[in-house]
Amino acid sequence: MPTPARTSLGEIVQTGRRILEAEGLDGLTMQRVAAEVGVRAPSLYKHVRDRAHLIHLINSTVAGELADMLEASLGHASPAEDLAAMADAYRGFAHAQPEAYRLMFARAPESWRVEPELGERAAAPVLRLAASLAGPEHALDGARLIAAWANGFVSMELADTFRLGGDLDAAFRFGVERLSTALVAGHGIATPGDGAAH
Amino acid sequence: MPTPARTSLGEIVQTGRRILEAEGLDGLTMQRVAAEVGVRAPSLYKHVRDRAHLIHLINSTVAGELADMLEASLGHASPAEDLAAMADAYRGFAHAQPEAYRLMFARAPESWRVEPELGERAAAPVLRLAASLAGPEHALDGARLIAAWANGFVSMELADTFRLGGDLDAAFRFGVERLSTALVAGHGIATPGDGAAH
DNA sequence: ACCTGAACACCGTTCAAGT
DNA sequence: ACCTGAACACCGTTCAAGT
Repeated sequence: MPTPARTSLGEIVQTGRRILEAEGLDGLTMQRVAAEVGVRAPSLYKHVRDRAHLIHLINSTVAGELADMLEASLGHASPAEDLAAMADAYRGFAHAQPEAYRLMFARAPESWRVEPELGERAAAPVLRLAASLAGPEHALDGARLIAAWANGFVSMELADTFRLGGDLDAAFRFGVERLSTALVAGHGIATPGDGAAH
Repeated sequence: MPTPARTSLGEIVQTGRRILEAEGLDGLTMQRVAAEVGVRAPSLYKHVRDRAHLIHLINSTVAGELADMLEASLGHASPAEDLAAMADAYRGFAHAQPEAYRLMFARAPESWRVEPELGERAAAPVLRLAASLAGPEHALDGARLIAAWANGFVSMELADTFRLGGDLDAAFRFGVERLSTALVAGHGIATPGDGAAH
């Protein structure tokens, strides 16, 4: 006799995300998720192919929210302000859910990965911003400079790799400001010794 | 009757490192290391406290080599050349042993961590370089800008997060050049709008 | 003094059997 | 049609017993 499902994919993903954030990736076991959802571990496989699939779904949820947030951070009076706003939004996002952020950029088996379109959606606002800062011909390189710095800074911060004291907020602002000038140099304003100026 | 040890800490760490690089962190099991070293898993615990300790020892070995390499990359005619050389050395190091590199900066239980002094030894050349580029008063912020960018770039590259095509080597050079100018701006050369210049 | 098999407490995953 | 216990193949780790 058919019995109604006692849980759902949505509940499983949401619960998985909460466990991930509270206990870290190692704490995200199928048994833990099952228990929290009121079911035994084997039942999860009715909704999810395997643990890798669950992780993939969590990653996709988080990446979607990140893309939304990056998009929303644009639209200020100047590109420099957009950069500052986007950087702050990015950092805040990572701080609000450090485990999920880490997971998104971690050593990732293919099966954990987010769909390429989702990655492109998150990349788009960064590309747009980089183009307005450094000119369209440097949009991709510029976006990679911004993304590498922001991701590296936040990752090292979360991993507690910055161990020499000092003010991390100030270091972050320093980065934003110098990147701003670095990207704008060569775009309109000619700088001594910058061969790429035009 | 006392029997001679059939393996050694050195052999265990070296073997562990080889397995890590070949099979990834998940492949680095105590059983695998034991088998490769010609012993059963429980015997490893004569030399190593637990798996976390083995990982810590591998991390320390790698971090030591990285520190050596960063130190050796300095000493060119100009700070800009030093930055380019150090960045290339860093990236080459990561490419030569991607799994070990990832592990060093990964979500790390306290017990995996490298000793603070080792981290400081690796940081020292970067600080020295940043001071010569941006002036001593911006050494720490500058070093963090460089380190965040380099680590972010290499991590994203290794994680295959740069998925929009283009030339990654060129993107890396772009980063080096723009960071160079960004750090030097405000140091000696006054730049319009840079209030920190003196 | 080192090494081992056996055991324990965990995993993820499969599957036949219940309802 | 969903859920379950039991089972399988793995882990890391401990420990008493071998040599």
